[in-house]
Amino acid sequence: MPTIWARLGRRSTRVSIARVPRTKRRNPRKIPRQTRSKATVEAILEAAARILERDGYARASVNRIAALAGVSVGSLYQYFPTKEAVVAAVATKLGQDMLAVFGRDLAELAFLPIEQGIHGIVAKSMAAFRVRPKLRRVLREEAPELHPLVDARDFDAQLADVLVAYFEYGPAGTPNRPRNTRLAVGLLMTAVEAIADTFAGDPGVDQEELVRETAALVARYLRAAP
Amino acid sequence: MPTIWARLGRRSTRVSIARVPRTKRRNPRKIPRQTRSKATVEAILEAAARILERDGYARASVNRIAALAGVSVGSLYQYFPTKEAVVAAVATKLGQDMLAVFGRDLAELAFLPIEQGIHGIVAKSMAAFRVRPKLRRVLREEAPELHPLVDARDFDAQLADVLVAYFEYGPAGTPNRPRNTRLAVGLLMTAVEAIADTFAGDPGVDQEELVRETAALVARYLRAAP
Amino acid sequence: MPTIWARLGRRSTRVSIARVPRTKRRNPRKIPRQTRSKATVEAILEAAARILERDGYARASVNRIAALAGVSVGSLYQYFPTKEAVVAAVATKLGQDMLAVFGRDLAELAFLPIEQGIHGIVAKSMAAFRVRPKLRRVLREEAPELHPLVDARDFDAQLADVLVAYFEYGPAGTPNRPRNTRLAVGLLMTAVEAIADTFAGDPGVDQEELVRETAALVARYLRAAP
Amino acid sequence: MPTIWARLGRRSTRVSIARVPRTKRRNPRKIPRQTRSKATVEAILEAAARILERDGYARASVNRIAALAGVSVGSLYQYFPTKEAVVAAVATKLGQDMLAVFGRDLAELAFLPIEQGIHGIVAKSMAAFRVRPKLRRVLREEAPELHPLVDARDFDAQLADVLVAYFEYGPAGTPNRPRNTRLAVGLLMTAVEAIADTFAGDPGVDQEELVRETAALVARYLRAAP
DNA sequence: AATGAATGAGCTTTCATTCAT
DNA sequence: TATGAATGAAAGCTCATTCAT
Repeated sequence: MPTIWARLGRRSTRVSIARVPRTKRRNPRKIPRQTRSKATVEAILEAAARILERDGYARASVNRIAALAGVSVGSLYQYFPTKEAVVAAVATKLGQDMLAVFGRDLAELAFLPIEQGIHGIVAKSMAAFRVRPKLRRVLREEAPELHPLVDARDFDAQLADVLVAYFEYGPAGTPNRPRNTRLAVGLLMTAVEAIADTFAGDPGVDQEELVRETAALVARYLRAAP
Repeated sequence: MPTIWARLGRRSTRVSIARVPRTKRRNPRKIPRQTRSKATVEAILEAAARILERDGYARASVNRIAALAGVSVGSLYQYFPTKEAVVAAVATKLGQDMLAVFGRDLAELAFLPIEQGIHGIVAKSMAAFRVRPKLRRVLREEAPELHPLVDARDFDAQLADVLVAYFEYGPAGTPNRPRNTRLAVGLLMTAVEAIADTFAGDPGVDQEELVRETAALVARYLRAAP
Repeated sequence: MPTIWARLGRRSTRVSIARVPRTKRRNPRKIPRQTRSKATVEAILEAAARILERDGYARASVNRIAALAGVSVGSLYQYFPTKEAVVAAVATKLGQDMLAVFGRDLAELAFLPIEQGIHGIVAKSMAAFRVRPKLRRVLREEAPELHPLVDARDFDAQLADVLVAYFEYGPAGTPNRPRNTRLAVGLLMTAVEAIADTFAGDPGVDQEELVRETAALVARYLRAAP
Repeated sequence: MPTIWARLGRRSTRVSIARVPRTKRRNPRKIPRQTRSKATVEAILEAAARILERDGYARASVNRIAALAGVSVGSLYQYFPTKEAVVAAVATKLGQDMLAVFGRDLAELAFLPIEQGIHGIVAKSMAAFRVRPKLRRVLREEAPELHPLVDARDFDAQLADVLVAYFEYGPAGTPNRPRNTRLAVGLLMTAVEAIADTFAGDPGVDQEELVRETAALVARYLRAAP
């Protein structure tokens, strides 16, 4: 499942294992503690994000990133050991930003009837996918192995939990539990992510209707689950 | 809908219309007639495909492609004016291969009841997406503009027609027509492509069950459409 | 004196000595005797001339020349051992063409009064320099050592003879002989060539006036020579 | 009048006006402030000049220039965006050097009688043309479009003004004004440049006599002008 | 700590020349 | 003889990375 959303979820289902760098170091050389350092790092990440959006991975040069960030290459290399590390950090930050959007008030959904809960989750997904979509596309393409991403609890697991809870302890009228929960959740997440990726933010599409129909796709599948 | 699947569809419709190149030539410099030439071209395409799969677009160098193909760079450039053109040819070939798989006995589905028809289309999609999935992923990301393909009628539209026919003239028990047909078809195609892209060929997934559940996703959405 | 005109003249003052090629052969591999061969060679030379005019020396490729001539590279290399040899042959031909224009009815000038003789020579020079000026410029730049040029009698010598004859045996009113004949002739030839090169064929310049004034430049210099 | 001399003239007039680059950048990427940078740039320019002299434009490769300068290609490209830009800088520097020679004590000539003034200008021209003649020849041929130089008033025009002043307000014995001043000045400048180009510095030619005769050519043409 | 000049391997592309057919 | 596919050195240019200042 090579999409960002899926990765956001999947990856950390188990404990986040420290990655042994294969060829190149991928972790920041130093963790910036001082304020100035922090500002520098943030400037670099923002510059890198913009250049990635504008030029794509291949044409995003470290020198240009440094220049746009207003620092020298040397400084950049004091915080990031390689270009790859910069991109990885950008990806991590994007993941966090998306999660922040997705997770805001997520808990409230847990107490809604299933239909509304589904609608809420789909709506939040769409919202998360409206965060820097160009950047996400570039990262997905070019840097597929760069995703240590999130340390947060696995999204798959979270969502699965929610669904399982619905299936098992939900009120009357809760849909039937799918036979193969894992597959069902996988299908739905993949589908919703792809739909969000393709249509979220598309000005030619009524966004309310998009959410409604996508939620319908999910709900109907679950309701009939046998 | 800029997905591979959709593109595949468009492609299939009719005669390829001659395109005037915009900036760079994207068509083979010379059409190889002789046996030796043909073999060279095929070797180049296969080598390019493998290197793209292995290294991704940005890291796939023309010299390495030529070397793996067992020819000199010069030869490569006798058949393809740019690196882009090589990749475009690889993409075209992949599209043809996928279409060949997808289109085999497709017509037979037209006379089946809708449920079985949906099942058949989903099954064929999965089969098509099992053709060089890594290559497809690389091409989708890096080379979305490499698909000048066709101006002919859309696969979307074609499929929509089929569905509409089903909705309106189908036998009793035919699902209701969705309100916004275009959006519905878009959602379904996107979802199915993503699911196929993610799970087709995954040894950890029961492929029969995958097809069954995906078809269910589609069918249930349509059945309850109104 | 690196200009074409001067070279046309100078070079062959003494017997035309067979040049020993330094690094590369520069003489045709075979002298074409048969009609078809002759036609092929001519086609190649004309194609080369056009491509040189259009693209300059550096961008004039042997393959393009052969293509425009309607022959294969292989054939081209049967008549010319190197690209340089082709260009040399083009230069030779251009020299001959210019000489043909220059030399037409040249003898008639010998019996005119000096003023009219000078005018005639200047006029003929201008005419010669209107032959493929773009080609001449390209050749002068790029191929300065390529000029075996003409086998004809030295133009310097010819002109010097004429002038000397005027000075020594001319009618009354003939200008005085310059002290340093060799330098004087050199100055005049250089000046006239440069003027012709710069202004001949320039639509912004009245060509009759150009000839008149240039002839005046020459005549006045000679008249006051002592 | 696209000769070097004329261009030199235009150049000299005034302040260099900032140009918007058309297709390719032709100005140094960064103005070197530090000593090391300056030395690098100078080394590159000198190396480029020598290689241009030795090999001509087409055969002068950027890598060879860098190697001879003792720097890496990368360094070269830090100061010059293209090969063209390097050559343009070489040309500019040559122009400055020639102007420095030409302009030294030029003003003093203004108060001399015309004959001596002409002699002085011719002498200075010859001197200027003795600066790197081979380099100049290469640049004239290959790089005529490398001279965006200045839009300021023309050297032609300046010289014409001087001559006109002489003709109209000069002392008794001043030569007559030519009918077509512009053409006359054009002829003379072209002639003098070509003569200087051909004979200046030639060890087989008495340089004093050369200047004397060239000045005579000019003076006699002007004196008899009407 | 910060700078940015310097490096050089590597990229895409061209083209004179050869030689099997 | 004629062909044109194949060759591969060499070109202009980029960019991740280092290190003297």
